Amino acid sequence: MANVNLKKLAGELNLSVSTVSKALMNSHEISIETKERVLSLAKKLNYIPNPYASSLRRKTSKTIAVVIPEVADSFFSIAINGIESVAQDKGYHVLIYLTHENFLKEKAILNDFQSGRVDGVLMSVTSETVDTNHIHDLCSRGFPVIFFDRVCEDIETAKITTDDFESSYKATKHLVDCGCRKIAFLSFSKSLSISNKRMEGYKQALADNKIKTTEADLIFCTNDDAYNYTLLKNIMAQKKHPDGIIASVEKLTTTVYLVCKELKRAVPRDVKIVSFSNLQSALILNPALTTITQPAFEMGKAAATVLFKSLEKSGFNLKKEKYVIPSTLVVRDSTVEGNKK
Amino acid sequence: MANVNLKKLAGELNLSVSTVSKALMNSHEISIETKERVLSLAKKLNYIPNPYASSLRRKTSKTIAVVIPEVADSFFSIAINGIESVAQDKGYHVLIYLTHENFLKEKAILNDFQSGRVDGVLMSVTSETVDTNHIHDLCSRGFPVIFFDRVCEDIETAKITTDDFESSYKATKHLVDCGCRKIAFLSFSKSLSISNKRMEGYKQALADNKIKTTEADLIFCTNDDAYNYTLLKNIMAQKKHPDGIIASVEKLTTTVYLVCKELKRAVPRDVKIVSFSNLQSALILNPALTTITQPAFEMGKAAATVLFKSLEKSGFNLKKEKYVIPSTLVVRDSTVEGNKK
DNA sequence: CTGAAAGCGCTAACAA
DNA sequence: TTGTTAGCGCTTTCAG
Repeated sequence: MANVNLKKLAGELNLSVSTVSKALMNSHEISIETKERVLSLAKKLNYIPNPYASSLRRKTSKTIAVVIPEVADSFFSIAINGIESVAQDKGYHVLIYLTHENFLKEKAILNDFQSGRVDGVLMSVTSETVDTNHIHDLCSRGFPVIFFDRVCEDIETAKITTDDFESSYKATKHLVDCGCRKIAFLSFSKSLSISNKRMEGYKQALADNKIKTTEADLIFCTNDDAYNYTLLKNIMAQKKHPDGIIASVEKLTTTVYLVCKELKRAVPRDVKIVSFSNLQSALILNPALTTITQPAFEMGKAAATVLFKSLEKSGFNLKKEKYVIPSTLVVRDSTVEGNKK
Repeated sequence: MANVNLKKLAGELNLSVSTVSKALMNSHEISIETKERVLSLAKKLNYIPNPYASSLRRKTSKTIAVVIPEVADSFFSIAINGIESVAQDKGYHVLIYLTHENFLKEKAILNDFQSGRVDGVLMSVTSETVDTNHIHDLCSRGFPVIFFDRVCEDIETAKITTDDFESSYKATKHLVDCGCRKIAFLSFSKSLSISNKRMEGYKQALADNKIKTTEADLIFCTNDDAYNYTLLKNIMAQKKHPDGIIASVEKLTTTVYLVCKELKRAVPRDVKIVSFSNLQSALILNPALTTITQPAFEMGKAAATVLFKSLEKSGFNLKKEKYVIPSTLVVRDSTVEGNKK
């Protein structure tokens, strides 16, 4: 592909390859005039360095990896924007890998990083990830791993999260304040730390308000929309159905709404709904959805920023880098009828 | 990073580097036993080849690039899933680049591809792209460029699109059939071929139904939501406001809904709305949104598939690869009151 | 069937 | 200030 290389430039200029190389790196060893000659010819011939030769030599790739479960979810989409914006700024390239919530895929992907393909990774683990050896391996080799959103508690490294416990507490409290006394919590995974924190926030809020929690109010959904639909329908069809629902995962919102519609459960009168969601369309839903909005862009940006810091300073200690960026409860019609905004 | 390399393996096995290399590539030149010895040691030591050394030598990178305007849009998110699924299958890596609708960024990104960093690119151009020299340059060097969704008409290469003209025609016809006589068309760009095709479909449908088009019914929005909001508000505030709206871009939907809400224009009674959108939440909007749903996943998959075909067969002619995957009009409440589903 | 050697394009000691 | 040289780790002739 690339036709013009250092050798060619050197030939045309009657200089050595190394001189040209140094000139292009703006080394102080090289005279101004030589630099100018080199630069101008390089521009004229549209010289573009071969990144692989350079990576091979330098042992760094100017490339980072983003490993996430899915991208068809507004959180990760927005997070990617945050990541990419700082990567582009720093002149880094971004490889993207989707695990589709598959642990083995995650493992294979991370394993490949031992090759030196990337200088670091930003990741959100799959919902299946309990064994964390594959991540531990990387970390122990000094390879920078930054978790964002879905972290592994047992691995000591940089973590960018949102205040999952607190925001879930706040959401639950909000439902209680709105008069709910039987609040269901929709979850997706029993192992994900993020799910558990949200669940804990929910439980704590109920406890603090002297509301009894039943195990039956914890509803575990799956990746299968049809299954979730039936599950929720059965629950909402009961006489004593929940009067409040917290969907701890964005994609469950649609199902909840559809079930309520089918069963003619009026929202917010019969049941009030809050969702962890970054959907821009939340406010034009029927009814407008009360959300806990995560700082997706900021989290992506923060994760990338931490990574680049550690890449720039060799002694940088990732273990101390913990950022908790708060989510926002945005109250809309799905919990408070005729709510402004 | 990578500590164990060919040399190390060769040393341990008392073989030459080249023999080990061939064994790992499963060359027929190597005896079965040697292959087994090599393979087993490689596995034992967790040998992972250095991709950059290999790329440098082979002049291919097993990496492709995806260049798109944005990712916080359901179309591109889903398309990425399609692309990634086939790339992972083929053992390729995916670099992602966002142009943010910025032509100069697009140009810089593509220019870098002359370095051999990637073996091919799947792209959707920015809305600013009129000068196409940067793309032409790549193509003329035999570098595989595949367009999807937002294509450049003047460049002869593989193109994966949806039936923009026809689906827009269908949508417009649908509005006419619902009784609309003054239909506004919301567009985003005057230069994008995809926008123009959609606009042509709209115009043709109106013409075929003997409805006069006014230039005033073509509404050009921008990236600035606040601007779009005021623009639409002014239009919808008029006595003779449109009784039908086609949003040719997903992100305009929210604005349209909000304006109608604020002005108390009842949907679909006062005004009917259709949107080009892949939002999963369309059916729980207020009211449920009639959409033209693009085959985002399929388009991404098709684009990647074509690229890999051309990468696998050297004589493959990209110019002949044109795929048009149809979109679907899904009628919901925003055009037909009390519509099922 | 195996090995020696050259070289992909670049960087970085070290010399001059 | 510039040039010489030796690799980075891998693939690929070409010899043995």
